[in-house]
Amino acid sequence: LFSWTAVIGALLNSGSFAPAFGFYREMVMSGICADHFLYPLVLKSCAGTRDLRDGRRVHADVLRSGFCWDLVVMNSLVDMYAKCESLEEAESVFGEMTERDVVTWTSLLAGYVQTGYRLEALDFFREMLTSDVKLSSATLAAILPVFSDLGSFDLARQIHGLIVGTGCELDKFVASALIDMYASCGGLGYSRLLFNRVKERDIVSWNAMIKGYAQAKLFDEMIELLFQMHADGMSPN
RNA sequence: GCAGGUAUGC
Repeated sequence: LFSWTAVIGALLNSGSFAPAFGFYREMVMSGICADHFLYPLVLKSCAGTRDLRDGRRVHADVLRSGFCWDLVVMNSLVDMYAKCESLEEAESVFGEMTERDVVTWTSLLAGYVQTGYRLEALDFFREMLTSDVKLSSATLAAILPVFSDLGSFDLARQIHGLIVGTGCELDKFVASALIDMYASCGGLGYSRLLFNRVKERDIVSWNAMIKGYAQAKLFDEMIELLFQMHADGMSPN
């Protein structure tokens, strides 16, 4: 079982979701049962391939093998259903869970956002604020694209204020989402100020800033940034 | 950085 887990984990790390699931099938056919460490990996492979049928089969396997007590396994189920755009099933698992953490909430939140249910996402985010889960940088990075879509500078200022209070403002995931949000809400200057303050810039923060200048047709600034990116040892993708 | 497992940004 350790060997199967190692192989499936390695495949997932290289993004090979379908082959990873293939190994799980072989493992099951050879009569070995998964444990609570393997199920999250298998569910991640279903989420990666967006294969709802396989995901439901694994869900049944989880129930049969009695690993519902494990929070990580349950979180992986919520994430799998959310990524497969079966939000009803994701909600149903979420609703039946007796224990939830910030990952549980963020998985479902991200599901609403990625499926385009913005209002549900905002409602759910408000619910999160009144619950006693502590928001993580992943939670914030997940909800911010909704504010990019809304395009309201006032709302952008408000959510930014909330984020400053969490201390996650300069997290690279949150920061690049904020840069994109301001660029989409008519606050490109705020994007740049934030960009300048981010220490660990990665390819995504650069792209967010470059995209902002491109959309505003500020091509001189954009080109300058491309050169600066090169000088910092990053190459455009 | 990793220490067999889950969520997040252009």
